[in-house]
Amino acid sequence: MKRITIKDLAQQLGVNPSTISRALKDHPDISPALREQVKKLADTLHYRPNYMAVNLRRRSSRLVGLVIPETIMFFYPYLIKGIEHVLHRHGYSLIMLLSNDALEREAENIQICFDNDVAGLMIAFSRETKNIHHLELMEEAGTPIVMFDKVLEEAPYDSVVLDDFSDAMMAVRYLADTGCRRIAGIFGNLNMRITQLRLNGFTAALKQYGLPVSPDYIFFADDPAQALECAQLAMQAPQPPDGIFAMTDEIIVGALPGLLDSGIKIPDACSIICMSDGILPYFLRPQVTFLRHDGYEVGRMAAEQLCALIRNGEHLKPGYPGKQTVLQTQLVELATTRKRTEAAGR
Amino acid sequence: MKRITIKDLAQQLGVNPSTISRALKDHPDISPALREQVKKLADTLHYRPNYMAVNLRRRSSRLVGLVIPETIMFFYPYLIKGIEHVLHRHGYSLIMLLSNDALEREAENIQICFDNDVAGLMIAFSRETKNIHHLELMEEAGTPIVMFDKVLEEAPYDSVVLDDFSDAMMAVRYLADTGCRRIAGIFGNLNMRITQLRLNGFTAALKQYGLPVSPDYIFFADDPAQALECAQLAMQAPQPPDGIFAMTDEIIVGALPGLLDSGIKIPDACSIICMSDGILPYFLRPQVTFLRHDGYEVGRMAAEQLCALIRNGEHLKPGYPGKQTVLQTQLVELATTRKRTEAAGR
DNA sequence: AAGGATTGTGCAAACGTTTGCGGTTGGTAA
DNA sequence: TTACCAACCGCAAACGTTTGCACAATCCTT
Repeated sequence: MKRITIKDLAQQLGVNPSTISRALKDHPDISPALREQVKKLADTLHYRPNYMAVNLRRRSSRLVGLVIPETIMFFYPYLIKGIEHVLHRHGYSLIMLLSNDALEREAENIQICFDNDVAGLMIAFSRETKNIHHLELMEEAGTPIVMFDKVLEEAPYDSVVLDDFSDAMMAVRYLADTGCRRIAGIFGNLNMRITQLRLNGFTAALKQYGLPVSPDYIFFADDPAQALECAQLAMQAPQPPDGIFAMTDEIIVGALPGLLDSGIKIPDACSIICMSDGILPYFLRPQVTFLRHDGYEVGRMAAEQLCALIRNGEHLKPGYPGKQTVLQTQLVELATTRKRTEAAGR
Repeated sequence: MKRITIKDLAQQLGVNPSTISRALKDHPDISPALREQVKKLADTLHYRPNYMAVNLRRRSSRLVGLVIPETIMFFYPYLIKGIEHVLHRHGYSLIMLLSNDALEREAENIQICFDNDVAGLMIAFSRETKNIHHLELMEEAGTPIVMFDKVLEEAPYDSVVLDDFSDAMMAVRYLADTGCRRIAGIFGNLNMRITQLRLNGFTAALKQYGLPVSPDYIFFADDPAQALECAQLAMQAPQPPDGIFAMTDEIIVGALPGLLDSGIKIPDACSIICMSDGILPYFLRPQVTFLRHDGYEVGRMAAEQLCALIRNGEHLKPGYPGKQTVLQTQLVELATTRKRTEAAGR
């Protein structure tokens, strides 16, 4: 069945295609009577504008490019959902490209976005990405860009990130307020930016509370298995910690069995808090309190900002610095996590 | 900076745009010499074809629509990854639409795919979807469709699904082979198709092994909390089961703590097996053996089939019945899951 | 009643590609 | 020489929309 076009409508009503076009978008030049007539016919014939033709004229589509390194970490599925939700409300659709943490693939994906005349680009950079040369074509095209999660500080784009430094501080504060005095931290690979930020927040908070900052209480683990060892090691110390901060889902997954194996009573002998990208803590036993990094919220905000840029074109001003948004983390306190010995701190 | 077009190339070389177009796609009418010249110039000027113009002519884009109910269940992130991987290899990009398990939204999304002239459609139906009326426009457009995961049996499209019936059987067989004789099953809501299929597989296997099929050993739970109760209930029976089959991630998450609370030794006193959509079992303690539903594989296969259809147009033949693909499940046996009392069955 | 402003519509070009057809070369065979 | 054929390339229309401009008809001025 032939798709019905503006020309068809024009022919049926005996008017010019341009008139149909204008009528459909409530152009004041067209008389209200004709306008109604056109719309009614368009409706009954199920007319749908041909996006390709529109895009060709407009040099811009109703698509938004999303370039991320992964889909499978807990964070991203929520992120996608948040983005899709907002975009759909604004009449945009999402084209999803995966970079697999490879710069080359990322550049390729950006090229694809360019080729599809996306109205905007959302990107979380790959591990290999150190600069924004491969974004040049987007800039030249005047396409607004927003970064999130994995961002490049120096890039002059809008960004939505989480505050790893203060989040780690918040975690320590929670433990301290619960009465913990010897707080250990298990961190990921120190090469990662988030590790450094969280570590800094961790030690800063300890200092603020006048608690000891000892290398004996700071561990690094690249995976759950190593985290398990760290936990055991920590508990074998002459003065085992009475509070533990686990930096990520991966860490807590490994550390928790390690603690259980050590026969430590949780949370009576040792409080635990971790940072999580999703729902994993809900599934752990014993349950632990955690700071939830809400991917949905990040996606929502980032998409909202992108839509704003598309609308107002602020990013086109020369020297536009990009607007940073830092998201607050939410503390989720599950039933069995708080130490019985009541808060002594503060 | 102005985007460079075929016309620009034509002007620079003093030839007609049509010649450029042909040269670029190795049309035999164009002399090899000119062909090379054109390509070199295109390269140095970074010429990129305008997709919108191409699509307008071709009435088809290099986009594939993906319509799914959710992103956050374990299954989908892997699925997306698998799809994206294959599609990228074939030169297609993914446009992602979420239906949130709502029929209306699903129809809307299909409309969007239509409007974007997608080359193909991949869909997992919403819970509300009972028929395929809203896919009519796709059919009329001759767009190939493949369903996966949540499919409609009667729809004449290609499909990729998992075999819930035999998977459940496989699970029971595993338990029986491990020496279990009183096998209980905890299932989800009986209204769901997969519940019925898995339940049928479960009982069929029990019969096959000559094991008792008793309502006392069959439980239904809508969420983890109910699963926990079921587990406790099962273990309080005069003859508690020595093997338990948990139908889903949700079930096992609830059931496992319930079993631990009952003081049952796992796996010595009771073996456990579950079906999982992802990586959750890796995070559970004690670890359980599970049948892994590999979303990546489903996505990969589905995308591969779609690409095949796009290429060969088989779906256009009147009466094309659709090609069903049933994926085998993979048994993942983690360290601590097998009952010590060695296999007696078979 | 004539002039000007206003309102409503049509014309045609343009966006960048693709493609059927026709036309121009040069060469070969009759 | 003429006729024909192959090899190369240009012309122009088409895909469906949008939009600046021209134009006709109607209205309100004075």
